[in-house]
Amino acid sequence: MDYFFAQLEEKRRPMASGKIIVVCVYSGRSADSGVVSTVNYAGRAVGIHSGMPIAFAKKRAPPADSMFIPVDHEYYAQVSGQIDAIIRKRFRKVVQASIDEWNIEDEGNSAEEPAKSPAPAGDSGRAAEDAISLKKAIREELGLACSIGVAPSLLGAKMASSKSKPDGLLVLSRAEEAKMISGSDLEKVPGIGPKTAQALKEMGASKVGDIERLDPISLVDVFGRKTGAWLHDLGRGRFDSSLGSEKEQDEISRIGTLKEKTRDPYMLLAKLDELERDARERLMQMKKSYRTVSIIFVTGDMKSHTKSESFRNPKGYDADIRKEKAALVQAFLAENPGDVRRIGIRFGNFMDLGGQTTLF
DNA sequence: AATGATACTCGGC
DNA sequence: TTACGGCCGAGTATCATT
Repeated sequence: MDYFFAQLEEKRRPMASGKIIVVCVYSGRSADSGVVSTVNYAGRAVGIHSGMPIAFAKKRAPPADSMFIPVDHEYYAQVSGQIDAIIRKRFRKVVQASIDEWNIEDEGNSAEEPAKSPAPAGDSGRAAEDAISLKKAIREELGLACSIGVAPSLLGAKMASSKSKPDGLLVLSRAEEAKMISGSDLEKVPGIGPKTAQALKEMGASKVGDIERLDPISLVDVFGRKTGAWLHDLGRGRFDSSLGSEKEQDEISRIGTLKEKTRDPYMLLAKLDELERDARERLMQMKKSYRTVSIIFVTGDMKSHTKSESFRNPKGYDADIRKEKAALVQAFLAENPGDVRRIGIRFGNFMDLGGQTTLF
């Protein structure tokens, strides 16, 4: 979806038409503290982008022409579900990749006609038609704009979609896909962020194709076995073309910003309780029990730290872990001198609840 | 020494 | 001049067990 959160806010507020829409995560520390989640294209045109401090964005947006709106995740998730339903009505192999992104394998088999034999691989004509029709359905049923990339591999399709934004469609042949990827800037590849791009530049690559000339041993040395091998393959034009499968979530966390920096254990534990209630609700919905609990601390210098403990037996959403939490907070404070700015809790190492739980 | 579990950091989105 | 969220999984270091 294009600028998803901002597009939805734009759409449900008639007043917003033509304005800069900035969807914000307010931290509550002070009136404007927090960061930009998503911004529409009018805002991008004046240099506002995701992750930017709200105060910074305000300097670039004339008040009369802009709206700063707090995120409403629940609403976005609801619309996301509607989009998901539209997509699954038309395709069999679908993986929802995030709240606003779907990966589809289009073999030429739509859900209504599963008996039809698959189109030959590389039948991009058929896929292009299916993409146009999907865009139209999302536009007509929900009034929303999206962009679709069609290519032989998932990576190529993702990048084609990004390139075609907004409200775009880009269809690539195998040769076009290879050319686009090898000539692409490093940070445009999903999975390569600023850190990885910077490190690759220091090793002498500026485009994806340049990675081919880097020594695989150094790649593994700098990025580790898995990422190093992935980069090496990427540089040589080899990348996974399959869709993969939907994977289960294996952690649930909630983190929040404290009104004021502190190292008072009571303040920290009070904030933790609030976050924990939310996280536990989620555990209950998802019918998960956990074996590991972690406390996340972000200190004044924005560095993050964690303390965690695993239990021998899984705990349900209603288990009492006050003692463990207090001990983890205590242990952190004993090791770290500074103030805590943000704190969070994370449950992981899940086991499904329900079904057989009684053997031991 | 090999294998598995746990604790923790990094960094992508 | 500064300003700064909330997730999650991947990856690695370290510890425990065999």
